[in-house]
Amino acid sequence: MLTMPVVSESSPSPDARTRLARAAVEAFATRGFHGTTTRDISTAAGMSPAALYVHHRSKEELLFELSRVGHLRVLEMVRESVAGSDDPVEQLGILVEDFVRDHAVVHTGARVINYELAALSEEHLAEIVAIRHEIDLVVRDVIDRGVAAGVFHTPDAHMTALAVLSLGIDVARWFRDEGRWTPDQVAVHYRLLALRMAGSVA
Amino acid sequence: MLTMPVVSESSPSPDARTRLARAAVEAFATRGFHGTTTRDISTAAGMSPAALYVHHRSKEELLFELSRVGHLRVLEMVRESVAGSDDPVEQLGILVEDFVRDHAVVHTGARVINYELAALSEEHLAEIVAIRHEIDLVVRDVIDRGVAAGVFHTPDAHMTALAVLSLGIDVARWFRDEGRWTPDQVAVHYRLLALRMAGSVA
DNA sequence: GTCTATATAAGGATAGAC
DNA sequence: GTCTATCCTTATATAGAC
Repeated sequence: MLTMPVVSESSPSPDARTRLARAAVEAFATRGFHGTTTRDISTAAGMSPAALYVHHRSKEELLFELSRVGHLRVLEMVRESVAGSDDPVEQLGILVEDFVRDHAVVHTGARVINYELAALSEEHLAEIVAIRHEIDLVVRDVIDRGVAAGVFHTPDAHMTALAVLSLGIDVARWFRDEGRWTPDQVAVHYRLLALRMAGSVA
Repeated sequence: MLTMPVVSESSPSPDARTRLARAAVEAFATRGFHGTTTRDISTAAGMSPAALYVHHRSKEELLFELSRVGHLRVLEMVRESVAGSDDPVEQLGILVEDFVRDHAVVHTGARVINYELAALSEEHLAEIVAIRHEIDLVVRDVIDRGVAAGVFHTPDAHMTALAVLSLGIDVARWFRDEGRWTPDQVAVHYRLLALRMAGSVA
Protein backbone atom coordinates (compact mmCIF):
# COMPACT_ATOMS: atom_id res chain seq x y z
CA MET A 1 0.00 0.00 0.00
CA LEU A 2 2.71 2.48 0.91
CA THR A 3 5.27 3.19 -1.78
CA MET A 4 7.79 4.52 0.72
CA PRO A 5 9.35 2.46 3.47
CA VAL A 6 7.80 3.23 6.81
CA VAL A 7 10.11 5.65 8.59
CA SER A 8 10.41 4.24 12.06
CA GLU A 9 13.42 1.93 12.45
CA SER A 10 16.67 3.47 13.61
CA SER A 11 19.88 1.53 14.28
CA PRO A 12 21.59 0.28 11.08
CA SER A 13 21.87 3.02 8.45
CA PRO A 14 18.66 2.74 6.44
CA ASP A 15 18.50 2.99 2.68
CA ALA A 16 19.02 6.26 0.85
CA ARG A 17 15.35 7.06 0.30
CA THR A 18 14.60 6.69 3.98
CA ARG A 19 17.61 8.76 5.02
CA LEU A 20 16.50 11.49 2.64
CA ALA A 21 12.94 11.38 3.95
CA ARG A 22 14.07 11.68 7.55
CA ALA A 23 16.50 14.48 6.81
CA ALA A 24 13.87 16.35 4.82
CA VAL A 25 11.23 16.09 7.54
CA GLU A 26 13.66 17.34 10.13
CA ALA A 27 14.81 20.25 7.96
CA PHE A 28 11.37 21.24 6.68
CA ALA A 29 9.99 21.22 10.22
CA THR A 30 12.81 23.37 11.54
CA ARG A 31 13.40 25.88 8.77
CA GLY A 32 10.40 25.43 6.50
CA PHE A 33 10.37 24.26 2.88
CA HIS A 34 11.80 27.45 1.38
CA GLY A 35 14.27 27.85 4.21
CA THR A 36 15.67 24.40 3.51
CA THR A 37 18.15 23.80 0.73
CA THR A 38 18.61 20.57 -1.17
CA ARG A 39 22.15 20.63 0.22
CA ASP A 40 20.81 20.69 3.77
CA ILE A 41 18.79 17.58 3.07
CA SER A 42 21.32 15.60 1.07
CA THR A 43 24.17 16.43 3.43
CA ALA A 44 22.14 15.42 6.49
CA ALA A 45 21.28 12.21 4.67
CA GLY A 46 24.99 11.58 4.15
CA MET A 47 25.20 12.07 0.42
CA SER A 48 26.00 14.64 -2.23
CA PRO A 49 23.49 17.24 -3.47
CA ALA A 50 23.17 15.41 -6.78
CA ALA A 51 22.14 12.12 -5.17
CA LEU A 52 18.83 13.59 -4.07
CA TYR A 53 17.71 13.79 -7.68
CA VAL A 54 18.19 10.10 -8.23
CA HIS A 55 15.36 9.53 -5.75
CA HIS A 56 13.15 12.57 -6.28
CA ARG A 57 12.31 14.68 -9.28
CA SER A 58 12.53 17.92 -7.27
CA LYS A 59 12.48 19.35 -3.78
CA GLU A 60 8.75 19.99 -4.16
CA GLU A 61 8.09 16.41 -5.16
CA LEU A 62 9.96 15.22 -2.08
CA LEU A 63 7.73 17.40 0.10
CA PHE A 64 4.69 16.05 -1.68
CA GLU A 65 5.63 12.44 -1.03
CA LEU A 66 6.22 13.13 2.64
CA SER A 67 2.93 14.95 2.83
CA ARG A 68 1.00 12.29 0.96
CA VAL A 69 2.29 9.38 3.02
CA GLY A 70 1.81 11.33 6.22
CA HIS A 71 -1.75 12.29 5.46
CA LEU A 72 -2.72 8.79 4.41
CA ARG A 73 -1.29 7.50 7.67
CA VAL A 74 -3.42 9.93 9.67
CA LEU A 75 -6.54 9.09 7.66
CA GLU A 76 -6.01 5.40 8.28
CA MET A 77 -5.41 6.09 11.96
CA VAL A 78 -8.62 8.06 12.55
CA ARG A 79 -10.65 5.45 10.68
CA GLU A 80 -9.25 2.78 12.94
CA SER A 81 -9.91 4.95 15.98
CA VAL A 82 -13.65 4.97 15.33
CA ALA A 83 -13.84 1.37 14.11
CA GLY A 84 -13.72 -0.16 17.59
CA SER A 85 -17.05 1.08 18.88
CA ASP A 86 -20.50 2.25 17.86
CA ASP A 87 -20.86 4.72 20.70
CA PRO A 88 -20.15 8.30 19.52
CA VAL A 89 -18.86 9.29 22.96
CA GLU A 90 -16.37 6.44 22.98
CA GLN A 91 -15.50 7.02 19.32
CA LEU A 92 -14.80 10.72 19.72
CA GLY A 93 -12.81 10.06 22.88
CA ILE A 94 -10.57 7.46 21.26
CA LEU A 95 -10.23 9.48 18.07
CA VAL A 96 -9.07 12.60 19.86
CA GLU A 97 -6.77 10.64 22.12
CA ASP A 98 -5.13 8.89 19.17
CA PHE A 99 -5.00 12.01 17.03
CA VAL A 100 -3.49 14.17 19.74
CA ARG A 101 -1.01 11.56 20.93
CA ASP A 102 0.14 11.11 17.35
CA HIS A 103 0.55 14.83 16.73
CA ALA A 104 2.59 15.08 19.91
CA VAL A 105 4.78 12.05 19.24
CA VAL A 106 5.51 12.85 15.60
CA HIS A 107 5.18 16.60 16.03
CA THR A 108 8.08 17.17 13.68
CA GLY A 109 6.41 15.32 10.84
CA ALA A 110 3.02 16.75 11.70
CA ARG A 111 4.42 20.25 11.47
CA VAL A 112 5.62 19.63 7.92
CA ILE A 113 2.30 18.11 6.96
CA ASN A 114 0.19 20.93 8.35
CA TYR A 115 2.28 24.05 7.83
CA GLU A 116 4.06 23.55 4.51
CA LEU A 117 1.01 23.01 2.32
CA ALA A 118 1.49 26.37 0.58
CA ALA A 119 4.76 25.14 -0.91
CA LEU A 120 3.02 22.38 -2.87
CA SER A 121 2.13 22.71 -6.54
CA GLU A 122 -1.53 23.27 -7.35
CA GLU A 123 -2.03 19.67 -8.46
CA HIS A 124 -0.24 18.18 -5.49
CA LEU A 125 -2.07 20.45 -3.08
CA ALA A 126 -5.41 19.33 -4.52
CA GLU A 127 -4.50 15.72 -3.82
CA ILE A 128 -3.60 16.51 -0.22
CA VAL A 129 -6.71 18.61 0.31
CA ALA A 130 -8.80 15.65 -0.79
CA ILE A 131 -7.23 13.44 1.88
CA ARG A 132 -7.70 16.14 4.52
CA HIS A 133 -11.35 16.31 3.54
CA GLU A 134 -11.70 12.58 4.22
CA ILE A 135 -10.21 13.10 7.68
CA ASP A 136 -12.64 15.94 8.33
CA LEU A 137 -15.53 13.70 7.34
CA VAL A 138 -14.63 11.07 9.91
CA VAL A 139 -14.74 13.58 12.74
CA ARG A 140 -17.84 15.32 11.47
CA ASP A 141 -19.66 12.02 11.14
CA VAL A 142 -18.94 11.02 14.72
CA ILE A 143 -20.22 14.32 16.06
CA ASP A 144 -23.27 14.31 13.80
CA ARG A 145 -24.21 10.85 15.04
CA GLY A 146 -23.65 11.89 18.62
CA VAL A 147 -25.98 14.84 18.19
CA ALA A 148 -28.56 12.63 16.50
CA ALA A 149 -28.31 10.14 19.35
CA GLY A 150 -28.74 12.91 21.90
CA VAL A 151 -25.39 12.33 23.60
CA PHE A 152 -23.78 15.46 22.15
CA HIS A 153 -25.21 18.96 22.29
CA THR A 154 -23.80 21.73 20.15
CA PRO A 155 -25.34 24.66 18.26
CA ASP A 156 -23.11 23.94 15.26
CA ALA A 157 -21.85 20.39 14.83
CA HIS A 158 -19.83 21.30 11.79
CA MET A 159 -17.89 24.06 13.54
CA THR A 160 -17.40 21.93 16.62
CA ALA A 161 -15.92 19.15 14.50
CA LEU A 162 -13.59 21.65 12.90
CA ALA A 163 -12.58 23.00 16.30
CA VAL A 164 -11.81 19.55 17.69
CA LEU A 165 -9.55 18.76 14.75
CA SER A 166 -8.03 22.23 14.91
CA LEU A 167 -7.16 21.77 18.56
CA GLY A 168 -5.40 18.52 17.74
CA ILE A 169 -3.49 19.91 14.78
CA ASP A 170 -2.16 22.82 16.78
CA VAL A 171 -0.51 20.38 19.17
CA ALA A 172 2.09 19.89 16.43
CA ARG A 173 2.93 23.59 16.66
CA TRP A 174 3.51 23.91 20.39
CA PHE A 175 4.50 20.43 21.60
CA ARG A 176 8.12 20.02 22.68
CA ASP A 177 9.87 16.79 23.65
CA GLU A 178 11.55 18.58 26.56
CA GLY A 179 8.24 20.13 27.62
CA ARG A 180 6.09 19.78 30.69
CA TRP A 181 3.86 16.97 29.44
CA THR A 182 4.17 13.59 27.79
CA PRO A 183 2.13 12.84 24.65
CA ASP A 184 -0.08 10.55 26.74
CA GLN A 185 -0.83 13.26 29.28
CA VAL A 186 -1.84 15.69 26.56
CA ALA A 187 -3.90 13.04 24.78
CA VAL A 188 -5.87 12.12 27.90
CA HIS A 189 -6.57 15.72 28.83
CA TYR A 190 -7.58 16.63 25.29
CA ARG A 191 -10.00 13.72 25.24
CA LEU A 192 -11.83 15.36 28.10
CA LEU A 193 -11.69 18.78 26.46
CA ALA A 194 -13.09 17.45 23.19
CA LEU A 195 -15.97 15.65 24.90
CA ARG A 196 -16.80 18.83 26.78
CA MET A 197 -16.68 20.84 23.56
CA ALA A 198 -19.11 18.39 22.00
CA GLY A 199 -21.43 18.86 24.95
CA SER A 200 -21.21 15.26 26.00
CA VAL A 201 -23.61 14.46 28.83
CA ALA A 202 -21.25 11.82 30.17
CA MET B 1 3.28 53.98 21.98
CA LEU B 2 3.47 52.31 18.60
CA THR B 3 6.45 53.27 16.48
CA MET B 4 4.77 52.19 13.28
CA PRO B 5 1.62 53.77 11.88
CA VAL B 6 -1.40 51.63 12.50
CA VAL B 7 -2.08 49.68 9.33
CA SER B 8 -5.79 50.00 8.80
CA GLU B 9 -6.69 52.87 6.45
CA SER B 10 -6.95 52.16 2.76
CA SER B 11 -7.91 54.74 0.13
CA PRO B 12 -5.16 57.33 -0.53
CA SER B 13 -1.75 55.72 -1.01
CA PRO B 14 -0.22 55.54 2.46
CA ASP B 15 3.41 56.33 3.20
CA ALA B 16 6.22 54.05 2.15
CA ARG B 17 6.71 52.31 5.49
CA THR B 18 3.06 51.39 5.66
CA ARG B 19 2.96 50.16 2.08
CA LEU B 20 5.99 48.00 2.79
CA ALA B 21 4.43 46.62 5.96
CA ARG B 22 1.21 45.70 4.19
CA ALA B 23 3.00 44.14 1.26
CA ALA B 24 5.27 42.17 3.57
CA VAL B 25 2.41 40.81 5.68
CA GLU B 26 0.53 39.72 2.59
CA ALA B 27 3.59 38.06 1.08
CA PHE B 28 4.86 36.41 4.27
CA ALA B 29 1.39 35.03 4.99
CA THR B 30 1.04 33.59 1.50
CA ARG B 31 4.50 32.25 0.72
CA GLY B 32 6.27 32.37 4.07
CA PHE B 33 9.32 34.41 5.03
CA HIS B 34 11.85 32.38 3.06
CA GLY B 35 9.49 32.01 0.12
CA THR B 36 9.17 35.77 -0.15
CA THR B 37 11.82 37.87 -1.85
CA THR B 38 12.64 41.47 -1.04
CA ARG B 39 11.67 42.15 -4.65
CA ASP B 40 8.21 40.68 -4.03
CA ILE B 41 7.71 43.07 -1.15
CA SER B 42 9.15 46.22 -2.65
CA THR B 43 7.39 45.71 -5.98
CA ALA B 44 4.04 45.13 -4.29
CA ALA B 45 4.68 48.29 -2.28
CA GLY B 46 5.27 50.16 -5.53
CA MET B 47 8.97 50.82 -5.21
CA SER B 48 12.36 49.48 -6.22
CA PRO B 49 14.17 46.68 -4.36
CA ALA B 50 16.68 49.17 -2.98
CA ALA B 51 14.03 51.38 -1.39
CA LEU B 52 13.20 48.69 1.14
CA TYR B 53 16.59 49.15 2.76
CA VAL B 54 15.96 52.82 3.42
CA HIS B 55 13.22 51.76 5.81
CA HIS B 56 14.52 48.44 7.16
CA ARG B 57 17.94 47.11 7.87
CA SER B 58 17.11 43.69 6.45
CA LYS B 59 14.27 41.38 5.50
CA GLU B 60 14.52 39.75 8.91
CA GLU B 61 14.26 43.07 10.70
CA LEU B 62 11.12 43.88 8.73
CA LEU B 63 9.59 40.60 9.88
CA PHE B 64 10.61 41.34 13.44
CA GLU B 65 8.91 44.75 13.43
CA LEU B 66 5.72 43.29 12.06
CA SER B 67 5.87 40.55 14.65
CA ARG B 68 6.64 42.89 17.52
CA VAL B 69 3.87 45.36 16.74
CA GLY B 70 1.42 42.56 16.12
CA HIS B 71 2.20 40.76 19.36
CA LEU B 72 2.01 43.94 21.42
CA ARG B 73 -1.38 44.65 19.88
CA VAL B 74 -2.65 41.23 20.89
CA LEU B 75 -1.26 41.56 24.40
CA GLU B 76 -2.98 44.91 24.84
CA MET B 77 -6.19 43.43 23.45
CA VAL B 78 -6.37 40.48 25.84
CA ARG B 79 -5.58 42.72 28.80
CA GLU B 80 -8.46 44.97 27.83
CA SER B 81 -10.69 41.94 27.36
CA VAL B 82 -10.34 40.91 30.99
CA ALA B 83 -10.35 44.47 32.38
CA GLY B 84 -14.09 44.96 32.12
CA SER B 85 -15.19 42.41 34.70
CA ASP B 86 -14.10 40.53 37.82
CA ASP B 87 -16.04 37.39 37.00
CA PRO B 88 -13.73 34.71 35.53
CA VAL B 89 -16.58 33.25 33.47
CA GLU B 90 -17.32 36.61 31.90
CA GLN B 91 -13.62 37.38 31.53
CA LEU B 92 -12.77 34.12 29.78
CA GLY B 93 -15.83 34.47 27.54
CA ILE B 94 -14.94 37.98 26.42
CA LEU B 95 -11.26 37.15 26.07
CA VAL B 96 -11.89 34.18 23.81
CA GLU B 97 -14.48 36.03 21.79
CA ASP B 98 -12.12 38.97 21.20
CA PHE B 99 -9.08 36.78 20.59
CA VAL B 100 -10.86 34.54 18.11
CA ARG B 101 -12.62 37.36 16.28
CA ASP B 102 -9.29 39.12 15.92
CA HIS B 103 -7.51 36.04 14.61
CA ALA B 104 -10.29 35.57 12.06
CA VAL B 105 -10.45 39.22 10.95
CA VAL B 106 -6.68 39.73 10.64
CA HIS B 107 -5.94 36.09 9.85
CA THR B 108 -3.30 37.14 7.32
CA GLY B 109 -1.34 39.09 9.90
CA ALA B 110 -1.95 36.49 12.57
CA ARG B 111 -0.54 33.82 10.31
CA VAL B 112 2.72 35.73 9.96
CA ILE B 113 2.90 36.33 13.68
CA ASN B 114 2.31 32.73 14.65
CA TYR B 115 3.95 30.69 11.92
CA GLU B 116 7.06 32.63 10.92
CA LEU B 117 8.74 32.77 14.32
CA ALA B 118 11.47 30.38 13.22
CA ALA B 119 12.75 32.93 10.73
CA LEU B 120 13.60 35.43 13.46
CA SER B 121 17.12 35.87 14.83
CA GLU B 122 17.78 34.44 18.26
CA GLU B 123 17.65 37.86 19.93
CA HIS B 124 14.50 38.94 18.15
CA LEU B 125 12.81 35.64 18.85
CA ALA B 126 13.56 36.00 22.55
CA GLU B 127 11.83 39.36 22.58
CA ILE B 128 8.74 37.93 20.90
CA VAL B 129 8.67 34.91 23.17
CA ALA B 130 8.62 37.25 26.15
CA ILE B 131 5.51 39.00 24.83
CA ARG B 132 3.84 35.67 24.08
CA HIS B 133 4.55 34.64 27.65
CA GLU B 134 2.70 37.71 28.90
CA ILE B 135 -0.29 36.76 26.76
CA ASP B 136 -0.20 33.24 28.18
CA LEU B 137 -0.17 34.63 31.70
CA VAL B 138 -3.37 36.59 31.16
CA VAL B 139 -5.26 33.48 30.08
CA ARG B 140 -3.74 31.30 32.76
CA ASP B 141 -4.60 33.80 35.44
CA VAL B 142 -8.26 33.94 34.44
CA ILE B 143 -8.58 30.18 34.51
CA ASP B 144 -6.68 29.85 37.77
CA ARG B 145 -8.99 32.36 39.42
CA GLY B 146 -12.04 30.60 38.01
CA VAL B 147 -10.85 27.31 39.47
CA ALA B 148 -10.15 28.96 42.81
CA ALA B 149 -13.61 30.53 42.78
CA GLY B 150 -15.19 27.16 42.01
CA VAL B 151 -16.73 28.26 38.71
CA PHE B 152 -14.26 26.32 36.55
CA HIS B 153 -13.39 22.65 36.91
CA THR B 154 -10.40 21.16 35.19
CA PRO B 155 -7.81 18.54 36.15
CA ASP B 156 -5.04 20.74 34.72
CA ALA B 157 -5.64 24.48 34.59
CA HIS B 158 -2.32 25.13 32.93
CA MET B 159 -2.98 22.75 30.05
CA THR B 160 -6.52 23.98 29.68
CA ALA B 161 -5.27 27.57 29.37
CA LEU B 162 -2.79 26.48 26.75
CA ALA B 163 -5.50 24.61 24.86
CA VAL B 164 -7.86 27.60 24.86
CA LEU B 165 -5.15 29.85 23.41
CA SER B 166 -4.10 27.13 21.00
CA LEU B 167 -7.63 26.81 19.69
CA GLY B 168 -7.77 30.54 19.04
CA ILE B 169 -4.37 30.71 17.36
CA ASP B 170 -5.25 27.92 14.97
CA VAL B 171 -8.15 30.01 13.67
CA ALA B 172 -5.54 32.03 11.80
CA ARG B 173 -4.53 28.87 9.95
CA TRP B 174 -7.89 27.71 8.70
CA PHE B 175 -10.06 30.85 8.53
CA ARG B 176 -10.93 32.06 5.02
CA ASP B 177 -12.74 35.27 4.10
CA GLU B 178 -14.81 33.39 1.53
CA GLY B 179 -15.59 30.64 4.03
CA ARG B 180 -18.76 29.42 5.65
CA TRP B 181 -18.60 31.60 8.76
CA THR B 182 -18.08 35.24 9.68
CA PRO B 183 -15.51 36.15 12.33
CA ASP B 184 -18.37 36.95 14.72
CA GLN B 185 -19.98 33.55 14.25
CA VAL B 186 -16.71 31.78 14.99
CA ALA B 187 -16.02 34.04 17.97
CA VAL B 188 -19.42 33.39 19.57
CA HIS B 189 -19.22 29.64 19.08
CA TYR B 190 -15.66 29.48 20.37
CA ARG B 191 -16.70 31.38 23.48
CA LEU B 192 -19.03 28.52 24.28
CA LEU B 193 -16.38 25.92 23.47
CA ALA B 194 -13.81 27.59 25.72
CA LEU B 195 -16.21 27.83 28.65
CA ARG B 196 -17.05 24.17 28.25
CA MET B 197 -13.36 23.29 28.11
CA ALA B 198 -12.85 25.17 31.36
CA GLY B 199 -15.65 23.17 32.93
CA SER B 200 -17.78 26.23 33.53
CA VAL B 201 -20.89 25.39 35.54
CA ALA B 202 -22.84 28.21 33.87
C1' DG C 1 23.46 4.83 -7.27
C1' DT C 2 26.91 7.92 -6.05
C1' DC C 3 30.31 11.25 -6.97
C1' DT C 4 32.62 15.96 -8.76
C1' DA C 5 31.90 19.77 -11.39
C1' DT C 6 29.10 23.13 -13.14
C1' DA C 7 25.27 25.50 -15.71
C1' DT C 8 21.96 28.84 -14.86
C1' DA C 9 19.19 31.60 -12.18
C1' DA C 10 17.72 34.19 -8.30
C1' DG C 11 18.17 36.53 -4.01
C1' DG C 12 19.90 39.86 -0.30
C1' DA C 13 22.03 43.83 0.02
C1' DT C 14 24.89 48.05 -1.44
C1' DA C 15 26.85 52.09 -4.39
C1' DG C 16 26.13 56.19 -6.15
C1' DA C 17 23.27 59.39 -9.06
C1' DC C 18 19.24 62.40 -8.76
C1' DG D 1 13.76 58.96 -0.26
C1' DT D 2 13.82 56.85 -4.59
C1' DC D 3 15.99 55.17 -8.56
C1' DT D 4 19.29 52.13 -11.75
C1' DA D 5 22.93 49.15 -11.81
C1' DT D 6 25.33 45.64 -9.86
C1' DC D 7 28.17 42.84 -6.51
C1' DC D 8 28.38 38.62 -4.36
C1' DT D 9 26.48 34.57 -2.64
C1' DT D 10 23.58 30.80 -2.69
C1' DA D 11 20.26 27.61 -4.79
C1' DT D 12 18.09 24.15 -7.85
C1' DA D 13 19.10 21.09 -10.97
C1' DT D 14 21.93 18.62 -14.59
C1' DA D 15 26.10 16.41 -17.06
C1' DG D 16 29.05 12.97 -17.22
C1' DA D 17 32.62 9.92 -14.93
C1' DC D 18 33.01 5.81 -11.97
